[in-house]
Amino acid sequence: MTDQRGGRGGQNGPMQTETTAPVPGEGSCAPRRGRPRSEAAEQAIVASVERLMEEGSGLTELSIERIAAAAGVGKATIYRRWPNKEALLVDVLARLEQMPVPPHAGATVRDSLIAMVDDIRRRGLAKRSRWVLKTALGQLDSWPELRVLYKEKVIKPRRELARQIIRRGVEEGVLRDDLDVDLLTEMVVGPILIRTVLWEDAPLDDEGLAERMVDAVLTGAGVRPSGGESH
Amino acid sequence: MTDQRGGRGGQNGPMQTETTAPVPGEGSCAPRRGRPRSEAAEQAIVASVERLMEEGSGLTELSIERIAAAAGVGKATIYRRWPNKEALLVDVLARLEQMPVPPHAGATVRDSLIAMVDDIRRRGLAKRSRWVLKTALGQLDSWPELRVLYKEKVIKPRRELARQIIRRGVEEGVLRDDLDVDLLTEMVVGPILIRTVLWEDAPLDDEGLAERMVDAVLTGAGVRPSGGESH
DNA sequence: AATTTACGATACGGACCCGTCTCGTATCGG
DNA sequence: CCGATACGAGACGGGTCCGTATCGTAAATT
Repeated sequence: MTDQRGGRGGQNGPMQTETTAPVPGEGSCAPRRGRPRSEAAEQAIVASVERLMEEGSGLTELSIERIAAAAGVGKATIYRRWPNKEALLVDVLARLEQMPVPPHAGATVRDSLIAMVDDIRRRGLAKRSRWVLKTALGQLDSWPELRVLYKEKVIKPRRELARQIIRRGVEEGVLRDDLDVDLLTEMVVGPILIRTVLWEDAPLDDEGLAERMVDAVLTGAGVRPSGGESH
Repeated sequence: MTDQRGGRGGQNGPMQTETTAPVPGEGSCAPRRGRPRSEAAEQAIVASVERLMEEGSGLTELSIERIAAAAGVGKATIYRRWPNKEALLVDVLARLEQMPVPPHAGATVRDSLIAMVDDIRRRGLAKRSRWVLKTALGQLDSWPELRVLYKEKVIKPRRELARQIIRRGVEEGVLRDDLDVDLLTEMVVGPILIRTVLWEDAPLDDEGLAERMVDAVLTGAGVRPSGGESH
């Protein structure tokens, strides 16, 4: 059991590399002697992975051999930079989904919520993000390292951001204080995520969607005793 | 391109079988001559697939070879019933997720909504359903037949049920009529699905969760001008 | 009993893959 | 110029898998 992928997992091989990119602090240490690594090759590799993702390849289709071919690169050139397939994908995912966590943006809590929902909507329009999210949910389940990384790098900070905004809303008296913060978060984030992840045919290119969703959640789905306006 | 799985896709081979199960109308046609198919073997195969799913195997780990071994069955016994791996998994999924669409259940619209949300919650507790949902979202993307089947057999009827309930709610004046039916559906279903699919560590064993969620969505996340109760 | 079909096991060819290694060539420092 | 390292291409051994075929055996019909 725990057979997983077939990947060995250990740092064997040469691999004194640091991958050039992910450890920025290594910088000037040793301007090594021979021919330098080709920056172009590295970018071609990463770009090919991203392109293959966009084209809908499953996790299995993302083989080193395919990636190398797509990038016009020898397999050795990949293995010189990453110890194995897992590391490559983890790296690509990390830089793909690295949090540019949208700044709180809104002055109002409502504006912040709208900004957050709209960020999710816009991400849903990007095929790569969709791929990552859906694959992360599915196949990645049997791939602990990648799953943990994804949760740590993408889900958790976003969830934390959401909670902060919502906590602020509760403190300011804009959001109900008789509900769990988690429940409130789910109420706000749930609708757009459903549309993003689950119902692929649902339209996402509606600019005003986020605003309508947030307002609807704030106001409630039920009929209100007397009329109400939100802004 | 469109290489996909490696599966050939065509109905080659013997395959006069009808799989015994999925085409129920074939019944008594020919009480064939030799030794009859072992019902036990068939059940063992299906059970093994389900068990492997529950244990978290990815789509790739669900190989015919593994399934046969897990079921204590020869590969030929599988191929005598299903033409290929795809057909087997489609079949298992179909009978696993076949709609026992929970009857409308509630007299009130609110009760119906709660029943629906609670059904999702309970399904989220079943590992198999979780596997199917998450795998369907992820890896199944590059597997058209299975994806279509899943959408047709699971997602669509549930979505339709939700819309019916919600439409009834709008007609009865319980739900706002100034919102899209789809938006209302997402508001109701989104929160529980988020918790089911996305945040795996979130607890689902709270019996009153569905009720609280529905009420929260009905009442709204925002603070109401005057106090309000729903029931 | 003879025939027919299913059974579990397992061998097979073909395909893909991983990660290493070897080519011949290019590009760097010294 | 020379040693060192990188490059693309691809061979290689070892592995898993698919779907078929072949064992000897078991359970039905005729």
